[in-house]
Amino acid sequence: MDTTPHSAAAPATVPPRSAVACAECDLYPLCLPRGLSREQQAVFCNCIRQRRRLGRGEVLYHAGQPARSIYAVRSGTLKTYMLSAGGEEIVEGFHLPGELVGLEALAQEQRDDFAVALEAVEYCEIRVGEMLRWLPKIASLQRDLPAVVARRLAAGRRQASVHNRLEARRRVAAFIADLACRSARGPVAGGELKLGMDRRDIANYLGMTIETVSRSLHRLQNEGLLKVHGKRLAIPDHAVLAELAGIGSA
Amino acid sequence: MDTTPHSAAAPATVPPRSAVACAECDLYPLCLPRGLSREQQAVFCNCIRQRRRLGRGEVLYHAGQPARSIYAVRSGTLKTYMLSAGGEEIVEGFHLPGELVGLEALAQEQRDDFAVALEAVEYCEIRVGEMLRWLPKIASLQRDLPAVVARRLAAGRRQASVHNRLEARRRVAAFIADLACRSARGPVAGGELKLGMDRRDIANYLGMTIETVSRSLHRLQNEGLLKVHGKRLAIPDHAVLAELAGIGSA
DNA sequence: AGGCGATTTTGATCGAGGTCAATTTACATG
DNA sequence: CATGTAAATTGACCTCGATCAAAATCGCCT
Repeated sequence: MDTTPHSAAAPATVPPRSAVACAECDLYPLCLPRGLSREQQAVFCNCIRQRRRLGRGEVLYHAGQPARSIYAVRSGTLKTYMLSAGGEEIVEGFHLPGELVGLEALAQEQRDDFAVALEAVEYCEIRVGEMLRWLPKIASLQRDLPAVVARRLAAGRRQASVHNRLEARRRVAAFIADLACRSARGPVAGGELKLGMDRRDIANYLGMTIETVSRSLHRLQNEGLLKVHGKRLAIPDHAVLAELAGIGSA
Repeated sequence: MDTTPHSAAAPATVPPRSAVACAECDLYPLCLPRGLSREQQAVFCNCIRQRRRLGRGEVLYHAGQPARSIYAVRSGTLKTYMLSAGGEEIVEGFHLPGELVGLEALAQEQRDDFAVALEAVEYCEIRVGEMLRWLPKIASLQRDLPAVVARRLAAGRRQASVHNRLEARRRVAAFIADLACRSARGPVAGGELKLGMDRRDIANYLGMTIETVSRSLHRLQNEGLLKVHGKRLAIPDHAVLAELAGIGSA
């Protein structure tokens, strides 16, 4: 049942199995800026707090709190959301292992959103202040930091353009396909996918109601594109699902 | 009628009136990194091509083209859009004086979207390659560059969360209010606003049809929130409009 | 195992907005 | 000034998804 890639017999200094290896993390260029001497690496690590943990439902940060860090998910799932004027949750996104959360800390003094763990989460924390202090010393970081943020920006655009103007069923399909791609480092063979979030979260993310989410999943199942058992999904053919969502080959 | 701040008696070397002063530009921290000696400024300007122009309908860049520059609008309006699988325009945004376009160049080799001028446009071009070469020399730029990108990221999030889950009329109201805030450096006294884009562009931006845009504008006019004369709008009370859009005081 | 609360599913109804179509307005051109 | 074309408005109709309500299922706790 262990789906972790190449995890056997890690040296003692390297953190144990589970979670995502640093090399596969979005944060890689930040955590381990290239061209760093061994001593530099050691010092740079001062601005990283590794292997912190959250239990299900625990908050990583909340609106109003000073925004001093960027976080990298190593295992588990985070949800970030804002509150609308009416107090409704507007889910910004779900954040899987290898992904970054809280990049706004680079631009804002205070958080304007919330981040909570949907399940047990392991993460690294990078304190922005410290990192910025190191910036003048590390040329690769100077280039990678803007690039990382810009990549999120581009991804966000694509995402947003899809979310609007897609009929509910396709929107759900796109969501599942996207999630499958991002989790477990690409679509898993069997197509097994365990959702960390409940229907309400999905609805608040996609901008529709839980009923419509449920019905959409049901329809996708009837069409043979999906097997739904609560939060446990199976994706027979990932390509077909992606194509329905318009992420296919044109 | 001259609303440009502190513009009197500029030295001969400074570009003339019209357009946005550098100090009000999003790009300010990039164009004129702080703590630069006069000579450094001169050299840094090598990566900036100033005061370029586009006529109405001309393209700044298009998908597939190498992404080597970031652009700052100085006057006029740019539209950026992607093409959906079906060949439909998906408008990402409208870009007014003082705003940046094409930040994705920091992360991607190629453009995946299009940028065209909706009217005569004056802009500056920053060649990313050159800028990155200067990065190690300019500490302030090292900090400002990620911050600028992150600010856009945060703004995009807020935007997206509003765009979904708002009824058509409010969505249009939000669009107009936003545009009014951004243009002419904040809501102008009389509330006069000249739209650079046509109804189709607005529809493709907001994810609805031109008919619904038209009807929404009409309704907003009936309710006294707007005066519509083609592309010429008048906003009697900007606060009321913003409140309807949910950007009000809670 | 049993039972309770929360989540999810399913059903019935209604309305906002999409679609199709016709009309009017704006604008460029001879 | 007339005219032709594209943009914008207006109207009629219909569909998809929201809403309200009820039933079923899951997960958790003792």
